[in-house]
Amino acid sequence: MIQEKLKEYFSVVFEEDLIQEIIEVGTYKKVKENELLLDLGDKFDKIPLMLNGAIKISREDDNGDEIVLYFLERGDTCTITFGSGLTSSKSKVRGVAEKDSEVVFIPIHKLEEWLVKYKSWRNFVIDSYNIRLSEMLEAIDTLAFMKMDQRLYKYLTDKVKIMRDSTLNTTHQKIAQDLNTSRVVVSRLLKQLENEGKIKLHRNKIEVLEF
DNA sequence: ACATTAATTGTGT
DNA sequence: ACACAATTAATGT
Repeated sequence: MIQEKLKEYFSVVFEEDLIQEIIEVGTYKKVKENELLLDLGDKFDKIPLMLNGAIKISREDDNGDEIVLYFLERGDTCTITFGSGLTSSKSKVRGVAEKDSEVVFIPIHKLEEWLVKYKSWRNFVIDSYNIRLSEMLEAIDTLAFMKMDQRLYKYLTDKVKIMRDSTLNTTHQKIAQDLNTSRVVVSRLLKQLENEGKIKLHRNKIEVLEF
């Protein structure tokens, strides 16, 4: 079962031997929506490899204000954890399942081993590091240069892509938390977007019409 | 089916 | 940002 899924998603990137090893040492886990996978200050001895679903990676400041950095999707791995994993320091981010997901955890000591052993693994890690970096830059740009209305719209469209569903089940309050703003602001801006015909509002639900 | 209550959303200041 | 009004969903009777 795990084997099939691993092959389905990774056989293009990884050689057969590596997939075999992953099957041997990795632990498969089903994660429920909203489950906390990784909290601030956690240290890890495992690295997650996403089979499907989505994980929200966010950051928190001293006041407990949270802000979303990016999402992990199928085939992604959390490369931030690499840095802190190898030096065995603490996590500076939080990871929460955005929807039901399936993940394979790999023990950290295997990662170094594979780094020299498998070319495909090396490429995978480097690639994913690059992707993560550019997502971070995008997140910075969004925070620094975009107005809240643009940020909100980007948040919605991003989420639609990740969820693969044009109707989002969420509340204004939750969005406000993710964007680190107040609910009232979100409500007003959402109303504005609705008037522009870009979205349709319901209770606990938002239909995104243009994306 | 109805009333009560809680949660979510809308609006004015 | 705050307060309050309006609307909707959830629950019990």
